[in-house]
Amino acid sequence: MVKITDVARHAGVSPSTVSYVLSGKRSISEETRRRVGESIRELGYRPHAGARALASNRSNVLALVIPLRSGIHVPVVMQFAVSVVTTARRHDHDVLLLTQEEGEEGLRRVAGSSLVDALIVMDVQMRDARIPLLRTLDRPAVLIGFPAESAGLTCIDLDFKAAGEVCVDHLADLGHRCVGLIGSPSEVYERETGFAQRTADGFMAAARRYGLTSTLHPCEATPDAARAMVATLLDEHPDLTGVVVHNEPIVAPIVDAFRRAGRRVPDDLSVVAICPDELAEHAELPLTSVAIPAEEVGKRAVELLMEKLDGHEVPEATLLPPRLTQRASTAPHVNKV
Amino acid sequence: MVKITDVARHAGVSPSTVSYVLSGKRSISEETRRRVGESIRELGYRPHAGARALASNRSNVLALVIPLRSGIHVPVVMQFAVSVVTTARRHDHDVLLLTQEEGEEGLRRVAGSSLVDALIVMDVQMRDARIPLLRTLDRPAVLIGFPAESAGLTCIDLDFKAAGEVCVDHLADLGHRCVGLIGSPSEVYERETGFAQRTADGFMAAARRYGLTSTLHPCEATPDAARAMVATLLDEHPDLTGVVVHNEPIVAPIVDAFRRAGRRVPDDLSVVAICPDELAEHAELPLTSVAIPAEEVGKRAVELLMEKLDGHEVPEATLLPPRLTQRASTAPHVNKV
DNA sequence: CGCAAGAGTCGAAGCGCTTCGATTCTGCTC
DNA sequence: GAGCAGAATCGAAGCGCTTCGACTCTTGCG
Repeated sequence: MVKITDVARHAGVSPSTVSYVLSGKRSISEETRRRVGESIRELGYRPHAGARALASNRSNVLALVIPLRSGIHVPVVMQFAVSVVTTARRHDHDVLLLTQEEGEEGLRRVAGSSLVDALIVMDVQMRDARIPLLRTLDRPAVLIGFPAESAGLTCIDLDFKAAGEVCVDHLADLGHRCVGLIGSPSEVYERETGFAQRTADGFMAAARRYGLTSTLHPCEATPDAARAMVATLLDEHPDLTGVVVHNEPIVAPIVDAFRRAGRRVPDDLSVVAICPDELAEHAELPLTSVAIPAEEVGKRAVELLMEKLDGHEVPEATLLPPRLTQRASTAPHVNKV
Repeated sequence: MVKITDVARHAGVSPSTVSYVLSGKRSISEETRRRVGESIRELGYRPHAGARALASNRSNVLALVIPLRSGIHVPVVMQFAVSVVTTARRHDHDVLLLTQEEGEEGLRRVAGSSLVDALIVMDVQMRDARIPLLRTLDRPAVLIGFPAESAGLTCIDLDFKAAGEVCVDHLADLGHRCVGLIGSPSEVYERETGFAQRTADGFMAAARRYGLTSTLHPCEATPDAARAMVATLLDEHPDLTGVVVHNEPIVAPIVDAFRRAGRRVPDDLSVVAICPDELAEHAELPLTSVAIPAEEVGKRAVELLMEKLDGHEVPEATLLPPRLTQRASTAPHVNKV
């Protein structure tokens, strides 16, 4: 193994000079920088990560905790993880993957052993057992999602409340007067995962503001449940003409079920989805949708963490504004004769 | 920060004794072990990962390289990654996440800097640029998938050739005489990702053995492409009664398209999918399928790596036998009058 | 012309752990 | 009772790096 002393000897300087060339923490003459750089390349030198971590008290590794549970959409998690890794690399950091399953002890372990410098925690719940722990850790963290008590923590997410509102804005603009939200499985609400509740809040508030008739239904993420939900909905609200779907896996089945029930989309019924853009774009009928900006969230989360690691202050809450893209699943409401 | 000397002082022993208690590499009296254990708990001691890595030349971290490209099914990758993390933890290791994108330089970096002890590389292609590199690294690796030249490497995967055969066995047993394989997008074949080709080989070989009429079609992973494919297939092979689908995202669209084309499944046409079990189980019509054992592959990959890290010999090739589960999408072929 | 400030470099200490003898003590064997 | 094996423990070296203080030269300035 090539070590820093080998490089130093080869370049005719001291080890500390090599270190300073690498870190840029002290000024080095152009000439020395060049010679050292050449030696590094020639010898194929790579600093030993452990030694570096020990001496500098920085591992240059971030922990990413991903959720495993039902009711969350896997491709979104993946997209997010990839974005985190990519952005972290751009800041010269690597990413250690932890699963939700490891729980609090996992966080304690990687932080306590100085394996990681900072943490990103996904799928935060309203009363998340990890929150008090994170407050005690000496390492910065960024949460994806907002717990009930977020003061003192750094959180980021799509502004789901605004997303719910934007959907209603759009439907109301188109003249719809009776709208429904088909949401996540009820277990997601029960464990109080904030985002589902917040979407619903925004949806209801906006509907009230416009004076619309509105209805709210959790739904399991299976085609069968989707079909049943559509039947119930049409039965209970015969004059329903606008639907918001916030449940990725069943977006397509829902649309399909409405059609089979004799509702043309968008002629008789408008549908807005809250889901990743690709899903909306590649559906059989391209869907008007509010995007889940997984990539943006991942990138911003890492950037926030880097700021904190640099000792800078960052905003406690970052809410990304929703972006609604109109496609072929929504149309103006025309009163039947 | 609590360090080993603190624990040693607290327990009234030397630091080396604490170390040996932790590693078990030398015998320690019951009494000492107990006292040290208590001090560790009381002080909340966690060994510093970097210091440990430096002194022991082991980081207890594995690298996992995940693919990003089109044509691979995200949930399978995720399932696999989770299985790797879970199994690694069981062996007291953590997992560093790398993306394909980082390429060879990424592997070189994490191995060269001793950030990781070993590597798991997913989505290996027939002539993969990373193979020669892996051979030169001083760290053990396990590949998911088989490159063209696998001698000297440790590879593991589902036995896709056998999977292709098993599907044909099943259809032939049911009396089908004309069968088709709907495969991955042609780009997957073009970049010579082994698994697609091997499934096709197994399929064709078995069909030949049974004397069946057979046909082979790559297909893009979009519903539109699926529909078009079905039309082509029925046009070119009017007497087709058995289909194998090896392309996760369009399993459902394919079945749907056959139905719309007037073929009842399984009455007129039997369909076997090669896909994760959940996908097959939760389809509208539960599908007869050969499972992609992502979890098993992940677990085995880590176990192989652990063996190698312990200096043990392991088999170069591990081919997991396919498991076909009959569900509702296949039925005996009945000759029409 | 003298001195302060800054650029450029070096040496040595130290980060927290593991590991390799060395040492002591017990219990056997011949 | 000498000699030896093994159990239990300690001390010290060293893993490869960063960083701090000290040192030497230049420069610029009053």
